[in-house]
Amino acid sequence: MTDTAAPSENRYIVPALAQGLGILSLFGGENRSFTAPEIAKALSLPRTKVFRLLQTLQSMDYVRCDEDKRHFTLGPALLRGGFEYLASLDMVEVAQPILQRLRDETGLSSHMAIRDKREIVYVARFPARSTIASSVNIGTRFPAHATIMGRMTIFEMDDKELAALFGKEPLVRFTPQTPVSLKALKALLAQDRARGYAVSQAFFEAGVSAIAAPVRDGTGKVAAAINVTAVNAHIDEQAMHGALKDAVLNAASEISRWLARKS
Amino acid sequence: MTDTAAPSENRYIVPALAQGLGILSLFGGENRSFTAPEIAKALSLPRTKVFRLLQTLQSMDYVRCDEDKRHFTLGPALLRGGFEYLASLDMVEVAQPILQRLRDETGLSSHMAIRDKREIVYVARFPARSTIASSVNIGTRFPAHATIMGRMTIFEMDDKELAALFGKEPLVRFTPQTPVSLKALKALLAQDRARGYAVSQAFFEAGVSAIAAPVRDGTGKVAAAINVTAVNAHIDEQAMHGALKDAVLNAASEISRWLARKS
DNA sequence: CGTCACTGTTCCATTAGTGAAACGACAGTT
DNA sequence: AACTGTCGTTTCACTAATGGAACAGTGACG
Repeated sequence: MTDTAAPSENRYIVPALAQGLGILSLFGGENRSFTAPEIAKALSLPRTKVFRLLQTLQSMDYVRCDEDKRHFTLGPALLRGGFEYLASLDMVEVAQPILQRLRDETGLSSHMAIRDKREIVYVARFPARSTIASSVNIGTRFPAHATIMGRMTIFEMDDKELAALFGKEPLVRFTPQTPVSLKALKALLAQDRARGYAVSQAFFEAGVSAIAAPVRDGTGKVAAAINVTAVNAHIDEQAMHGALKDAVLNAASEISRWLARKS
Repeated sequence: MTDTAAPSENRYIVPALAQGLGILSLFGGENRSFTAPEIAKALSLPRTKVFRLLQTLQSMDYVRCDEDKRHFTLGPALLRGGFEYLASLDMVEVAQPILQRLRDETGLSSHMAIRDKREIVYVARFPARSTIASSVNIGTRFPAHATIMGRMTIFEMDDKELAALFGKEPLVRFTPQTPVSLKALKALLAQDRARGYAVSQAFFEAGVSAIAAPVRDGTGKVAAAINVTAVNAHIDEQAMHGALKDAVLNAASEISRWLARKS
């Protein structure tokens, strides 16, 4: 599911570090615990090295092992990095009140996400008051090509960058509308670029509509995306491209302006 | 502030991995960005190795570098680990509704924390509705010796374990009531053990009262702690050792029972 | 405008981390 | 019980990661 740790074709890579981090990124989703041999097979590393890497990770509390001494799970040291990173993101702090206002104005759930390789990660959210709270928690990851927020984070990339990101592995289909070829994705991105925002037509999840807009940092580069989401039944096409679109775009550019002021 | 990456006296440690993770744990609090030489000095590593470690971390998006190519900040890959870890904690899922009920019953903010070395980390919380929301966010870290939740997570340790944890570095004082010697801490722990819960007398933050109780996993080992907090003015000594104590203890044992059922 | 200190990057001999083989321990199978 | 497979752990020869020295590029300072 998640991207396997790609060692990447860099000249100055420290294998031990890359492999150790590779172990950590094995965990995720349903995979909550591994044995040493399982890890060795998954990463095709020698048994003995996995043993030493695990010893190192364990001694620093990045992983823990059960009483049976065989199964390893993630450890609390990971929270150090993860939350320090969230706290370091100025944009989350800046966006918080604006997202809240967007939620209150539209009555819909508002979210903010950043891109990590081929995925987007939710970093802030305000669930709609009325309906059932959106099940999207902070930290949730979705494929970038299949979500409009994802497309917002890549819609100013040139062909070379896009090829580097999506050229290797095929684009996974989630709904009939999901773009599965680089050409189809580029067509959508061109449309997004022209509009400056995007409206979801169930590219990722059927029955869920959304409007997303890009957030730019001080240099003008797209740094994140925000959106509002609703179930299809509760929203009409007119409003999406009208007042709702304006609300999202305004919120996005307001966040961008605050970010520019910071740098 | 945060514990520097302790290589620990293990026989099978992979330095490159430990040092790379050491770089990541340099970040935190006010330290949002570092240059390569700064890192080299902080960890007393050769310039050339820091360079390669950073290249590796960067290629995997654990760190990013600014446009000036000099300053490094944390990267989005860290969210992978951090949130996968939170999601892997069954106890958070189990505790959520019980903490919410505890908050509603008592009218106070309820929290849950786990221990990471000498610190506790907040992993769940329900802020009080009435008063100003508690400023303690998920991921927040406090010293274990100076908080009653911290003491709950260590109050069944024997002398050897305590010495290993707290013997090296001195205990920092936060208020006049904070235990600053191992002896003083042990006295408090003995008291905690006798009672089975703890009441804060401003050990960490002046003006804030709290009641904490331990949560045990399937094996009976203390795995976490929960508490409720309030400002002193809003609470009287009687209630703290009476009904309030019972509510917290009941919630804690309820969570423990659910955890036992899982294993 | 040269000097100096400091940076990011590269090279290369040397050492330190590595992987295959091997050990004892355990569990399942015949 | 002996056999087979797999596990965690240890050892050791040898390969690969390492750290010092050296390079070029930057900005500071007199």
